[in-house]
Amino acid sequence: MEKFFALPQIKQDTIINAALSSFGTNGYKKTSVSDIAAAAGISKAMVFHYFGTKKALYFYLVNLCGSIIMNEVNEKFDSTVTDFFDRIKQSSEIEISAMKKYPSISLFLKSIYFEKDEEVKDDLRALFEKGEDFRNKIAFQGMDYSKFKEDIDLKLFVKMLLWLTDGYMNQLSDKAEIDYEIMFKEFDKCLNMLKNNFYKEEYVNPSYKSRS
Amino acid sequence: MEKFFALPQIKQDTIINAALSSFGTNGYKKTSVSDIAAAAGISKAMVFHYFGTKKALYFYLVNLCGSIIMNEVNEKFDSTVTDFFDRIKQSSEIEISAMKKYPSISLFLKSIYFEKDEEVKDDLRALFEKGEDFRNKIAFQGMDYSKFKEDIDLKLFVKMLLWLTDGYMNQLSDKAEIDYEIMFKEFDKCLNMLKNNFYKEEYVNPSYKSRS
DNA sequence: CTCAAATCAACCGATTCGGTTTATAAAAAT
DNA sequence: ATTTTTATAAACCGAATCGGTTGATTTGAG
Repeated sequence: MEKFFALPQIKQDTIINAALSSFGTNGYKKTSVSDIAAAAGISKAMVFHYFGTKKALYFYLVNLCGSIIMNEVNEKFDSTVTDFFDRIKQSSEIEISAMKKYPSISLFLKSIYFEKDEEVKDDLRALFEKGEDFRNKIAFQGMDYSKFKEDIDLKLFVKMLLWLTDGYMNQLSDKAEIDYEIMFKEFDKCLNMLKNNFYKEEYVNPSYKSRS
Repeated sequence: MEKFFALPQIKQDTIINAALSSFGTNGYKKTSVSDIAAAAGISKAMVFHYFGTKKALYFYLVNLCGSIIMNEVNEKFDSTVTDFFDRIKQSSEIEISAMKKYPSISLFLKSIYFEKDEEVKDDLRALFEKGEDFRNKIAFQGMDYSKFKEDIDLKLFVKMLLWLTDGYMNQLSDKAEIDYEIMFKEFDKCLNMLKNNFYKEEYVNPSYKSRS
């Protein structure tokens, strides 16, 4: 794989994006090396020249995405933030900045989570276990729920936010060309709207009440 | 296709579900007739025996789903309902009852909307145009937005609900075995929670304020 | 028992698969 | 200037799979 790393970064990224998107949409088995080569604008032979086998490419991507997310979390995640919505914003920011580099990273990560092909399933499971407690760090624990209005069903609210973020991230994945800043601002406004209507009045941003 | 219709309904449904799920997850080109046959527990030859060609099967499914949704809408849609949340509940009910019959129908409909294969793309586009004004009937028009609190950004709220329902429907599609009633009740509770916090106080269900 | 319909395993030629070899042309090294 | 190396893609490999067919077997009704 030294051959691949010797490429200029921009070409590496082109190939990585092509592969992430192909594997992400069609899974391991149904993605052919020709698909990836075509999407990257190179010949199939080059893919083998760079990565040796389809499987090697696949797991290179898996590990790459793993470390990208890990770095992003280490850099942006702040466990001292206990506000529910701020924590969600953090997670969203983490995902957005990962997608700025590799737009299909979410699609790909979701796909490996559901991957069922025998040739890669077991190795994937092994990697998942390794990252399990890592994920728990950014989950909804140690969080301050006391700011919510008394009558809110918190379990239901969390479930709703899971649906919401999933739908939001889905829309990010679908679009070919996205202005991430605009999308993120919209999501941010959405979280603020929820906060302003589900938090006790003493916790909502005072400037909100005088909004248009 | 008389051969297919001569089958007992339960076997027809098994095959339809297998095909909807296969096409829905892998698209037209990447879905092989063997995939569908295996998922349906029959031999590949039978699929050809019943449908003649892969393409014929595909468009049988497209039209079937179209008429299922159309029937469901004609039966359940009530344009006199102007309450925003009640209208959403209606749409959700329509989709749920379609999924009760064919669990992968949402997945499939979504997939044909993004289908890009040359062999089927054009015929699909032609069908989409036909159903365009039909879809507008259940869209968010002629609806009563006056019950919302004055300070709510309605455009943003609608966008949020789009994300929410997308995420919700996604979860429905993922699961293998689902209790639709439970899922729907949860979504319904979620909508009520939103209503109670985004509608002016005089419009929220009085019983809500004394909830646990 | 008969006969036709239902069903599937085996098969067809064509295509595509993962992967290799070869041809070519530019770049680097001599 | 000439050799050598490197980057690249086209052409190719055997194996697998594709959409689709066929022949043989099973099944079920008369």
